[in-house]
Amino acid sequence: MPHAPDRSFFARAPLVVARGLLGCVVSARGVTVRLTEVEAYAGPAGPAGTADPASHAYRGPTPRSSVMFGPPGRLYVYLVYGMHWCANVVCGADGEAAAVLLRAGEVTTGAGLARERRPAARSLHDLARGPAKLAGVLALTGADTGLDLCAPAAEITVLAGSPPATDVVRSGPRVGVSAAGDRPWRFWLAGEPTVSRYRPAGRRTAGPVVGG
DNA sequence: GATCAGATATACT
DNA sequence: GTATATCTGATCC
Repeated sequence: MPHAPDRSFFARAPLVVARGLLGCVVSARGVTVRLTEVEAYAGPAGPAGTADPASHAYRGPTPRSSVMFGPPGRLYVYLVYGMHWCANVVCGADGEAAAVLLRAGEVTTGAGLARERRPAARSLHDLARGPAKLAGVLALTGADTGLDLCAPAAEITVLAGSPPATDVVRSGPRVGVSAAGDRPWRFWLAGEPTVSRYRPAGRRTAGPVVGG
């Protein structure tokens, strides 16, 4: 049984942290989720050409992304498409600005509460099948950005679960990422019904009305 | 399954 | 001022 993720766990490279998070459980506000799908985002530093253009940290710190440039083990929750919250955990060295997006998981406890938070879910497996759904069942919002998961009495915690067998860990391109979409930095557990359906970055808007 | 509408913070010009 | 966004839910096959 591996020890629970602590500061040194999150201080490692995003790809390592991402793989290590599979099978871990996240508990927040009465709901516990076992992670089945995550994605890694690299920081802007590194050899030329290796920076991650898909990361919010790519162009350096901004008011939104500044927490990524701080110490690892903290939450970065941001609003996407004007309506959905997505939760990341800052990882890598202090200042490296890498992160891991929590994409999907299986609700293991607090399913009733999770259903209240996500009435649109059509099955138990759908409760946290997707990054905004996962953030939803855990009731995470931008107000939780900066929260330290490694604090002694953290309101939100990450603990090691039963580690997945290595042969069920899969990797592939990230979802909804147009830049560097070819990097196989998405990790998931094969056979888990809670893993979100892969959808390449594609049409984002309907565009303006043409003609008339 | 495939396609489309949705609502706003954020970052860039 | 304008374009974009680490997506979801509803609807139509």
